[in-house]
This record gives sequence, structure tokens and C-alpha cells, in this order.
Amino acid sequence: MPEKYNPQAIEKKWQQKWTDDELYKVRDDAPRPKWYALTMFPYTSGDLHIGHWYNNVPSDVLARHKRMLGYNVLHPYGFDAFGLPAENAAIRQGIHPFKWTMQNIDNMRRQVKSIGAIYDWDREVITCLPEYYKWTQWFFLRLYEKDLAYYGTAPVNWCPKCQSVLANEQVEDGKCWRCESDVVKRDLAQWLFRITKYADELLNFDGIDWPERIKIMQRNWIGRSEGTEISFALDHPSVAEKEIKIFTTRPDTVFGVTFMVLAPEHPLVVKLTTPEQKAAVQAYIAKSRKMTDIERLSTDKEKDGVFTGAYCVNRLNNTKVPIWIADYVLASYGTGAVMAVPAHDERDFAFAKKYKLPIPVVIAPPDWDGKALREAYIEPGKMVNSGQFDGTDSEKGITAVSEYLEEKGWGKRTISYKIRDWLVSRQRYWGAPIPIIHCPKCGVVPVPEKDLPVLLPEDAEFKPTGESPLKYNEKFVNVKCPKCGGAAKRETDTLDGFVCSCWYMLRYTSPHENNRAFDPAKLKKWMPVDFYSGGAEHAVMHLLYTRFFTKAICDMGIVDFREPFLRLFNQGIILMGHSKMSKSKGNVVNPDNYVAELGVDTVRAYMMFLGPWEQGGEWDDSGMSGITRWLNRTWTLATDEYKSSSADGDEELMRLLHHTVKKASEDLDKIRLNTMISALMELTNYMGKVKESGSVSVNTWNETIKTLLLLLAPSVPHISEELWQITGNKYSIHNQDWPKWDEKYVTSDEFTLVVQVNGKLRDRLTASVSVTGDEAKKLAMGLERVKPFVEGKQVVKVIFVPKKLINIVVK
RNA sequence: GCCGGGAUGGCGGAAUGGCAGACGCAGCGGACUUAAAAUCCGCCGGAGAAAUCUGUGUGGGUUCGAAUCCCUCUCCCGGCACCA
Repeated sequence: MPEKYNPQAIEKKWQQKWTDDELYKVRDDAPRPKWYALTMFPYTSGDLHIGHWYNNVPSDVLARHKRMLGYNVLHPYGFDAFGLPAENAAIRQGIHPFKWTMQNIDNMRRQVKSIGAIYDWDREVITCLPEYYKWTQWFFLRLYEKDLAYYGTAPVNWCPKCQSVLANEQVEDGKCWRCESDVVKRDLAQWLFRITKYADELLNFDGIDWPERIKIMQRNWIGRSEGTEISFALDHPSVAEKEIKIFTTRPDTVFGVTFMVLAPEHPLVVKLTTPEQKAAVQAYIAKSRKMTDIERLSTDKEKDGVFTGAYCVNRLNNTKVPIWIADYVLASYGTGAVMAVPAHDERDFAFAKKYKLPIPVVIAPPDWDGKALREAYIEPGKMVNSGQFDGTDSEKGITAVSEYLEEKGWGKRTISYKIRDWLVSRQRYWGAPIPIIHCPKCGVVPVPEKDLPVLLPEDAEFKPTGESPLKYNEKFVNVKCPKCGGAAKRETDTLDGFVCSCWYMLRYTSPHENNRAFDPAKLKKWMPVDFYSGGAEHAVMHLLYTRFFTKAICDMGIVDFREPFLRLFNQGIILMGHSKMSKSKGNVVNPDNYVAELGVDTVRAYMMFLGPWEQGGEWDDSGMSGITRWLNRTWTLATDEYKSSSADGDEELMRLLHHTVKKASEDLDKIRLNTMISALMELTNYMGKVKESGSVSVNTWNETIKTLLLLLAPSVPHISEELWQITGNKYSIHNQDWPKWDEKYVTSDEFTLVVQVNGKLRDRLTASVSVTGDEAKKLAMGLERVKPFVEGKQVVKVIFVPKKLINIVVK
């Protein structure tokens, strides 16, 4: 009796052997073409849940397939190890963030290893280790040199719970992306990366194969908008400025301006406000500063504002325009000021109604009766009440007015972006220290390269004070200025974790380099990443940041490519109770139990079988037994003795086998792993019948088993290795070539002709592929099941689709 | 509000202009068993004794033929949201 399938035993055995033999060790010098397959590395929260596995398993299957196709595959793994949860754990449990993180990594590494992936663990990258963050700091200095990193004071997003600032991308619906606290505004001196400099290039996705969805998200986030900056004349005895600039996409409506609105934070507001209005204006500013972004940016909120008492002049029609402030105008977009055209903008309309400001029409709606509008008309139309532009189509008027303004020197065409510079400093301990020294004499001084890394001191007090714990560490803070040698202080903010993940894919190419971030020759060999998979939630964070970072260091000559990831794939999300699995929600499913009970091959195949990878869905393990049964049947097929009684079925089995090879190959290319598993099941089901009847020769049987095992190898690597050995093949199945299909077995000279009458299926028949329409018609008309539907009726039309169907249309 | 994606048996899904429901789960019936588990065989959208009719969120359209293409509406998921 052959042994029974014992997944736990064989999985343990082979994982050990593969490790001992360095089967998956990646050679930089292999002559085969390279393939860099990367999965987003996980944050070190403690355990991997089944959702993480859903990221890792299909990627490994695809990488293994590429490997069998003859590629030299780099498929590395590592950990995104800096971040707030480690520090929060320190505050709550009194455990040092380093210890907490490294313990988590140990557990997560054990879990990931149980997957049986082809990760080369010699290349593991951990971002919180000095050997790594030294180079994160090094990159920071390079950005600083090129003025792409700068220090500035700005109103920033402040999360009161995390006690730190957040980048715009990390604020979701006015709430912190991690803890969901309401975010407030604060003025702080901060470090920023000049991502806006690359706004235009980031809009260009030429040469990269990314999901349309992600490209749209990035485009919306960057928010490029072509418009015109118009200057309104200012004549105010106590104000030096002689103009107020506004940004508009509708210069064609400039004759309809009846008021001006500045953001409460606009620098001119204080200077312009008249003594009578001072109290009201100050109260309004105070009120809007106190509001959270959610309150302030709520579109439901009624628009309100305050008159400053001051006026400017619309130079086109020489009218006096009152200047208001209102919090629906954002200080950070355009010039922080807008011209209000109530007749043709919904917000301005509501505002004008509330404060009884005039609403003159300057774009005539179709069939306009000359009366006042009941709502804002924002569509195109003929310009009216617009001086020399009367009668112009408003769409043409945009250019015409802009040209006129440029001619007069009253304005210029310009482009505005929604995206802001990336705020990278964090007032926390557990991040890469920003390698900067503040000297009272020399100002901001970068730490000399030879002094890197700026190490995180081990002793720190993790008090949530709103300031970096590093600030209270005298040994860390007090340094000599590298320039003048005088007493100076270190920057105590640390870098956003997303800075670390901007370059981890580079480090994998040569993770043990001590004297540089990476070996350029190895980088050249492996980069860019050919296939990158991860969640869509990183669309405007990690994925946008990394593209920016790559372009920036390319301009410095550090790398020679401008896009890090050639192809991006977003896998779906595994839900539990209709929400994403997360430790904080307490709805995680741990894969360890499944592995212990059923073996990892079952879990792997089940993850693939669930549905299309990009779809994800609610977690439900009730179907897993189907996979266990299938692998058991497969085991039996390969290990039982096959007794042949004839060779009559050879042709048929070879047809199905080659069809399956083709289907599996195509499904892997299309990343349809669920249908690949289905196809393999169909093959094994059929083989079960063949085995019962003994209807194929021993040779055909053995060849089929061998090919089946090769097809299974990427998906279920352990059982296929074991059966490969049992069936007498040479170790290792994972060094074999992916099978090829033979066209002669997937084409046929016969096919099943579907017979329809009036589009409804009536019968089918087997016909030669060379059958003509007339012959097919004759055959079809003769069918017993067809006759009743055509007899006594007039045949109006016959549709014949070669190799598919015939449709007889009768009346 | 705007921009994406989606809705197919009891469930996960397959079929992207040509046989709806592949494959699997659950369920039902049977074989084996003292019994159960495991395994194997059969059935499995609805109505109907059957022929057949009907059926892919809703309503319409294009077509010889629509789950698939177009339009309308409903609901679900994701993103953005006063960006002038």
C-alpha cells in the first residue's frame, strides 16, 4: 500500500531540504533573463492574517511560473518596520519599540516561511535597522542638496491622538489614516519633499502598465487645472501691495464679479481689514481655525463669511469690488483668493444670496429671458454684459479674455495643482532620524555623510507630548555644528515611514552593501520591478511617493530609470464581517491553524481558487475541504498503480492534457488563477475515470501524471515535489521547465455544432471543421429535435458561424 | 455631488456577442460499513408528468442571437469631495 498524503510531514521535509540546498538562492550572475517580482512588504504589526497571505500566495505562484519559464527570478521579502504602533506599544506596555518590532518580525517571518514561497531570505530587508536607515538618511541628504527637501513653516495636519503631523495623503475624510481621530490644523516648522515639482511628470504613465483605477486616483490627487491668474487692483493707503491675485478656470466670467473672497488665512486679510470690521473679521478667523477639516470642508455646511471693509477694482470694467473672507476658500490652493461670480458658480451664488450681493448674468443660458437666475448657470453660453466680448461663445471667451489680460499685463495663464508638497517629518521616536543639525550661527546644517547613520538613541522616554521623544534626550540633541564647531542641536523629528519604503526595492538588489545604498551594477541588472502587487489603498501614498522619489534620484544620476514598477497589479481585499481585516478591529483570521490542520498547499490552492485575485471578498473557509479532497485524489492518482487494459483512450486524454497545459499557461499570463485550478481539477477528474477503466496505455498515463505535476508545481509546491520524487523523477521539480502544449492536440478536425432555431438552442451535432454553411443547414434541418420547429415554416435566413453554430431563422 | 468598479443558483464563482451556471462548497439520493467518518457513484436555478416554457439587479434598445454592447433606474463597494 502506498503511503497516504500527509501534508504536514512532506511540507516540513521539503521546506527544510530547499533551505539546505539553497534551492531558491538568487544568483545575480545567472545568464537567464531577469524577472523582478515584488509584493508590497508588510508593516510589522505582529501577525500575518489571511489577508496578507492573499497578497503573498498568488505572487509566489506567478513568480514560480516565471522561474519555470526560464527567468532568473528575484522575489524578495522584507519588513516595513518603522511606525507609530511600535511606539504606542512602548507607551502602553513599556516595551521598547525595537524589541517589540523585532519580536513581531520573528513571528511574521516564521509565518511567511510556512507559505513555502521562493523568497531568498538572504536578501531580507528591515527598514528600522541602522544598516538600512543609514541609506534612507543618505537619500534625504541627496534630496536636501537638490533643494527637493526643505524646511518650512506651514499650517499642517495634526493628529491629536498620534501626537504628530500627517501628510495630506494620510488624512482620509478629515481623519487620521491610522487611528481615525479628527485632524486639526497647526502651524509648525516641518520638513517637506518637493513632490509638486514633479506634478506634471507624475501625470504621465507612458511605458508602465498600471490599473486604470490607480492612474485615475493619482491624476485626481495631483489635480492639474489649467486656468488664469487675474490681478485685481488694490489702492489702500496702509497696504503696500497694489494688487490681489486670484486663480480662475473661468476668466470668461470676469465681468460678472461682484465680490472677492479671500481665505481667512490669506496674508492680506489683516492688513486690509478696516477698523469697523476688525472685530468681526478676527472672530471669523478664530472660528475657522478652531474647526477641524471635516467641519470646515463639509459641503453641507452653509457658506458664510465676513466683509473686510476693503475694496479692490476689477480692471476690465473698472468696478469697485468688495473684499470678503470665507472659509470655503482654501489658503493652500491657487492664490488663496477667488473672484466671486455668483451668476455662474454655485458656491458664489449661495453666498451672494445669503448676503444680498448682486448677481449679474454675463453668460447667457440658452433662451435666456434677461431675468435674474434662480440658480447658478455654470454651462457654456454667449457672453453678455462683458464689454467688447459680448456675443463671444464663453468657451472661446476663456482664451480671448486671457489673451486680453496678458496683453494688458493684468493676468497670465497658469496651471494649479491640488497636490501639495509631501510633509515628511514626524514628532515621534520610531522613525529614521532626520540627518540635520540646527546651529544658532550657521542655521540648517546637513549631517556630513561620514557621520551617518544618525543613530536612534536606545534610551528614550516614550511620553506622548506632541514633541519628539528625541527632544528630551540630551545626549542625542546636543552636538557640535559640523560647520563651525559651535554648540548646536540635532533635528529631533523623524522621517515618515513612507520615505523608507520609497527605496526598499532598490535595496533588495544588493542588501548587504555596507558602503553604499546599493551596488549600481546589480541595480542595473534587476531594476525596474517587472511585476508589483499590493493593495489599492496605497494609490496616492506609497505608490505616488515612490514614483516621485525614483524620478528625483534619476535626475541626480543615482538610477537610470524614471519609473520603479513597470507593471502594477492590485489584488482584492479579504473581508471579515464586511470590513478589512485588521488587528485593531479584532477581525483577523490567522492562517497558522489552517496550515497546522490541512497543510499549506491546501491553503495556497484555496486562496487561488476563491475567485479572481483582483476581486478579494468575504472570507469563508467552508470550501477548503474541496481543495483537500482534490489534493488527496491527486495523491492517489499519482501513487496508485495504474493498470492499463487498452490504449483506446490515449488520443482523448492527450487532447485534454494539452488543452489543460494551454489553459493553465494562458490563465497564468492573464492572472486568472481560479480558472487555472478549475482546469487542473477537470483534468484530474477525467484521469480518475481513465484510471478506473484503464483505457490508456501506461506510457500515456505516466506522461500525463508527469505533466500534471509540473502544472501543479507553482501552486502547490510541496505535494508536487513529493509526488515528483515518488514517481521516480529527478529532484527538484522546481528546477524543471514549464510544459508546452502541442498544437496538434488542441486543434481538431471535428467540433460540436450548436443548432439554433430563431436563436434558441435546439440540438447539437458533431461536424467536420470544414463543413460549409449549406451542408450544416442540411444536417441541422434533418435533426429530429429541430424538425418540429422548422416544418411548415419559411426559412428567412441562416446564420452560420464556422466552428461554432448555425442559427436557422424561420417565420 | 463627482469619478471608478460591481450585481449571475442556497454560497464562492465560470462564460466578454453564439450551448448560462464550468470548477468547487452546501444539500439530496445511493454504494461501502455493525455504525459513523473517510471514500466512491448519481442528482442538484425555477415551473412542469413530459414535451416544453422560463431565468444573469430594474425597465427599454441594438442584433438572426445579449449575462456580455447602448440608454434608464435601483442597490452595493472603492476613491475624491467647497480645488474656484
